[in-house]
Amino acid sequence: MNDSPEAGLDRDRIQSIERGFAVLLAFDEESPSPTATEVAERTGLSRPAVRRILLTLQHLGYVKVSGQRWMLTPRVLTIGQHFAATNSIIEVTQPHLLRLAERTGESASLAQLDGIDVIYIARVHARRVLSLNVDIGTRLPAHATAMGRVLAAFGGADEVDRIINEGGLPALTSRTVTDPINFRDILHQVRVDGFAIVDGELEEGFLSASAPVRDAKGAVIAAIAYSTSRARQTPEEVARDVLPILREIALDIGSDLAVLGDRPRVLALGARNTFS
Amino acid sequence: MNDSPEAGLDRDRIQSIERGFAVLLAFDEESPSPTATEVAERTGLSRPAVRRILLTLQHLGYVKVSGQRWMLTPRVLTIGQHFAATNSIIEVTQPHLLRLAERTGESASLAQLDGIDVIYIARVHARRVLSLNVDIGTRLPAHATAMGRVLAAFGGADEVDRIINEGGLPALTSRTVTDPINFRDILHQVRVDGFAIVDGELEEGFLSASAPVRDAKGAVIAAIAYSTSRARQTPEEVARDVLPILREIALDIGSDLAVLGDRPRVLALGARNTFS
DNA sequence: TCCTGGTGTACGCTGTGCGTACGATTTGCA
DNA sequence: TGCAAATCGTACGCACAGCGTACACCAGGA
Repeated sequence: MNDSPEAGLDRDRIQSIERGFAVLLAFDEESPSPTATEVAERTGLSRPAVRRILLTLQHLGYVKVSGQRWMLTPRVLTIGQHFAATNSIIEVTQPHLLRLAERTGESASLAQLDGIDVIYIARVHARRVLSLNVDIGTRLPAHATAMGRVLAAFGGADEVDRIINEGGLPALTSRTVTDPINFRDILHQVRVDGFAIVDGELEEGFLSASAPVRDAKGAVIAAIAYSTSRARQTPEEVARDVLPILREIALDIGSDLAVLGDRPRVLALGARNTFS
Repeated sequence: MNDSPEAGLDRDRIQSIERGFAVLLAFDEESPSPTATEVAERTGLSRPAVRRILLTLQHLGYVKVSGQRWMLTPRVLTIGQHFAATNSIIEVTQPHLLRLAERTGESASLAQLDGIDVIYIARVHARRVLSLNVDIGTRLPAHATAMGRVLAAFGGADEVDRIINEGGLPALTSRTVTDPINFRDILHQVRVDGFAIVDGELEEGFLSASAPVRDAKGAVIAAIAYSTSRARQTPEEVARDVLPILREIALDIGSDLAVLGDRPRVLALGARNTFS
């Protein structure tokens, strides 16, 4: 009965693992501490299956029970640590982001592309208060962010197609560019300019500039960004005052990466015990 | 043959899920981009099994291949987001930590206990530069940190036992308290005082003070901390100048939590699109 | 008192996921 | 240039891991 061309999708995929993550991700703001039955409903799995998975995750330390209600434990945060530990770019970039934030007095970020989103992988907040939670691990739609456009412009054509077709360029404000042709033109311009500035297309009043970070081979592996409020600066001011700094710092990061190379990893170990 | 008391360890645990996480965590600083064979060696799994697991994780978007080498993707960072999204304490605490950091000019942190470690779940860095990567998700041994002692002191007896027996109170500097009896005395004092100050027991020259955060029912659910350098302040100065502020802020957080209650969750949704 | 909605668990069948085994490919060395 | 060693991917058949059905139980509310 698996004769249909679509069926039999990959015999090389392990159902239980996919189920495990489905359960783990069933914990969200809509259901922060669900019962096993609730998890079963949300995931579409049978209750005994969910129970087995929750017990497994509990044994691994990622969830705990309190009465009938299950909760994530802080241990899930450590999974992300492995990403940081395996990407020298984060370590390398941190001081440069700090420098950027200090010279400008605004927020500085580092991000990579993930499907149709960008994900922040490092960030230094503006001292200017009330940052609020655009923090490491946060996803934002690539098409309406300066970093997303830089990463798309210098990434593969398939990634651009995915953003257009899969994502569909939804309007997030009245200013969001939603026309594919227009969008491709913009990306072309980004490729020519070597930077992107986005003004209020993600959120009204939010202004951001981004430049690509290149590895030793010249491949774009991330983007850095400067973010501010339209109330404080115009795009023209950003282009004039901030862009040179931003591009310089992007190049500096590239140089540092080239020095490090993919060479035998030096001890990044002590980092765990290094304090301010 | 499952008659032996030890054997038959839980039929309610799913092997594949445990294997999946084992593979995911096989990516670390010692092996940032391993081949499938390397992963097999590190995890003790067969190569085809590892291959299936990697393909599964790739399909989920958590790893990618480049040639023969596998790497984590930034998507693993989003797993941690679910923890933040399901714990109102983080959201509630952030502004208070900021206030603490601004009033003192040093770093402020929020942590919870995980086994024998504390895990940072929120943090505001000192503007004083070069913080360096004691960041969200970082684990530190509970027995030698102010936050760990607060959480142990106000936690269950089993947690204290675990820290002593499982962890073994290893000396991290010459000052670390390693004697169980001495350690229990200190915890007792913390319980009496309602705070902990640790001076150079985790790392030479590192000085930290911590106070418990209580929920509406009075249960200690986290700890906040103030961290500085011994070069800048003595423990006595911290006790005199900072401790009152720290305890006040811990109480403020508790009040905010009580207000929120476990009541029907209000929208925390917009947070995703809120900027500085 | 029943009813609702949660829980744990026994159990037998199925098909998932296992590892062995093999062929293809690449790399280093003679 | 050719052989050997060490990768890789993958086919395949078997075993048992994990599945869901079914049932018992328990707490709270009507």
